[in-house]
Parts: sequence; structure tokens; C-alpha cells
Amino acid sequence: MNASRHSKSDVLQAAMKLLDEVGLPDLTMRKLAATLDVQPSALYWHFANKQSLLAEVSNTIVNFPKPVSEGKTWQDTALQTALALRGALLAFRDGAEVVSSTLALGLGAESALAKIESSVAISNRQLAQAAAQSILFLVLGQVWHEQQRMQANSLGIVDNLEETGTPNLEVGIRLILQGLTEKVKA
Amino acid sequence: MNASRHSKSDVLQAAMKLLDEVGLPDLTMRKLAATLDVQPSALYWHFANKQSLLAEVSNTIVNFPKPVSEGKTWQDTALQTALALRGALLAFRDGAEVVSSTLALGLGAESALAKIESSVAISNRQLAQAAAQSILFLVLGQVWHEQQRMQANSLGIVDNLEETGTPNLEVGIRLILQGLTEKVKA
DNA sequence: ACCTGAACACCGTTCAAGT
DNA sequence: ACCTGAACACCGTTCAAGT
Repeated sequence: MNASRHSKSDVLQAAMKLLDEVGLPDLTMRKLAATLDVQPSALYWHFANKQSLLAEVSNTIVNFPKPVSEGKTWQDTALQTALALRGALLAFRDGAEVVSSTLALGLGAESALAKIESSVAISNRQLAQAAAQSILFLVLGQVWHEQQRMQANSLGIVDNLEETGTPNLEVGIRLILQGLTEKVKA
Repeated sequence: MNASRHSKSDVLQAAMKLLDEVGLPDLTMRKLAATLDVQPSALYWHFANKQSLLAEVSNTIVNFPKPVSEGKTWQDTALQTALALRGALLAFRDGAEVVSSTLALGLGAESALAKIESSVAISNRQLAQAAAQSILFLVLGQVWHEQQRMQANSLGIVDNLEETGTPNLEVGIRLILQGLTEKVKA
């Protein structure tokens, strides 16, 4: 089906496609190689190891455009940025888990934090950083939860339908922004 | 060294000891069996699978006493509860990752959320729940990050010494509590 | 520049059978 | 009640060699 050779970005694209189709637990180097009609060992010419591959997958997932800030309060911009991150994570199966792990290992996806942090337009940068981190973890945690439920539901596990996805997220973000606003006022 | 047979709680204890010694990636069923002088298959008499084992590990990790609330504002109690959770997660190697995963899969550790939620003594329970979830994800995300850095450092990876562990966490929690306080006042 | 072939050192899990 | 033995169906990764 495909006799030609592959570039690094071919492998990355195939990885993201496979991730979206089968989820993170089934995204193995061997299955990825199979989709490219190649031996597993061939992948190691393009990427040092699986973690590096997943790091680039993560970078691609969180590479969404930063919402414009014209004519909005910084609080609005920050909220929009957080929701844009949520959307980016939801665009790929298990996106939140992939990005969380990469971030925890310090291997990539830092732009997610950077975008949120730059949207928090207050002069106390130390405070802005703490708030941005909080928002980041909140979005990652909530979306991870949400995506896991999606998979559980698709597998027929009934899961006591306690649907509190987006509302809770937005409420949480607003609480942080509210706290920030008060703290800056004082 | 140990010719006697084992109970379920023996296995659980051994799992937690091994986790603390070698970390989550090396906590395998085969290695766990070896520490008990038993075949890997023996573990499956006690636990249906590895996830169930990790769920019980998670439950044990987050089984810390809820701080007393006498003579404190609910904001103080909530903060103390969050910090107690932080301490509980830090008490075991990779504690945050273990608990995060179990929570995401919906297999256990719900008491962590319950304790935080019950400390948020406001009448709007919907709001309290959103805030509690935010605090939970914040603590988990931050401690995960922290524990990963600990391991990276212990492996000699220099890691640009950007030490912002506890301070950021406490700041983030205070922001949420501040936002909550304002919202309740209004 | 990109891939094969073969191997190494592992995994989680099942299941019949033993005591 | 608790465990063994043996197997099944996988993993990630390395490395010499090929084109």
C-alpha cells in the first residue's frame, strides 16, 4: 500500500492519527510501525524513543492560536485562552493525558502554560505565574476526567451519568480569576 | 525467606513498599510477586488485575485524617485539608500520579475530593463542588510535577533549578478560596 | 537517508492443576 | 484458601547490516 519512505513528520502525523483512532494505551510503537508499513525499529531512526514522539505529539496538540485580546478585559482573554486549551485537548483522543504526562516529565508542551500566563495581564508576574499554573492543572485534570468518561461510556460502562463537565471547569477558572482580581485590587 | 502464604493486605502492603522504593514505572506485577516469593499468577487470586491493586494503593494513600475545623474559618480548614492531601501524596513515591490515574479511571480515591468538598462550608453546594474539584486538580498537578522533578534530580538530570513548589500551590489555593469568598459575599 | 531482521529483556493475564 | 507451571499475546529498544 505504501512502498515509499517516510519523513519524521510523516511518522508524527501517523502517530496522531493512530492516537485519535485507538487511544493512548493502544498507541504502541509496533502498531504505529504497522500503519506505516515499516518495521518497529525504523521508528527509532526518526525519534530517539517513544517519549520523544509523545512530546512532539503534545506540542502539536497544544499548538492552538492564542485568542486575541483586543476589546476584552484580561479576565475575558484568560478565560478564552483556557477554553481554547480545553478545545485543543478535546480535539484528540486522550489529549489531556498525553499532554499531562509530557508536561510532568518536562519534555514539552510548555507553550500551553506560556499562553495562559501571558493572558494574565497583571504586573505581579510571580502571582500571574501561580494563577496560570493553577488554571493549567485545572483544565488538564478536568479534561482528562472527561475524556476517560467518554471512553468508559463508549465501552458500555454505564457510569452514573453525573454530567458536570464544562460548567464546573468554567466555574473553577472564574474563581481563580476572581481571586486574582481581588488580590490585585488590594 | 518467606514460606508462608499471603493475605490480600500483605500484597497491598508489599505493593506500597515496592512503589515507594522503585517508583510507579517499576512497580510491575512480576517484581511485586518476586518480593513476596510467589509466582506472578498468585497475585491474581488477591486482585482481579493491576488497576484494582493500584486503586487500593490510591485509597490507602489518600486515607489521611481530615483536619479539625474547630476555631478556624472554613477557608483555613480548606487550606489545611489541601495541604494535608499534598502531604499524603508526597508520602509515597509517585503518589500523585498513582492517585491521578485511579481518579481519572473512576476506580477509587474519591475520599480525597470528599474531604476537600466537605471543608468548603458554603451553602451553595454546586459552587463548593466546583471549587473542591479545582483545588483537587491543582494539588494533584502540582505534586505530580514536584515528584517528577524529584526523580529527575535523583537521576542526575540537572533540571534548571526553578524551585517553585509549595509557594505556588498555596498561592493557587488561596486564589480559589478568595474567589469563593467574594462570590459568596455577593 | 531510511529501513530490515533478529534479537534482548521484559510486560499483564489466564487457567488447569496442585495442596 | 492460596499457590505453581506453563503458556499466550504482547511491549520498547538496540544494533548490525542492507539500499
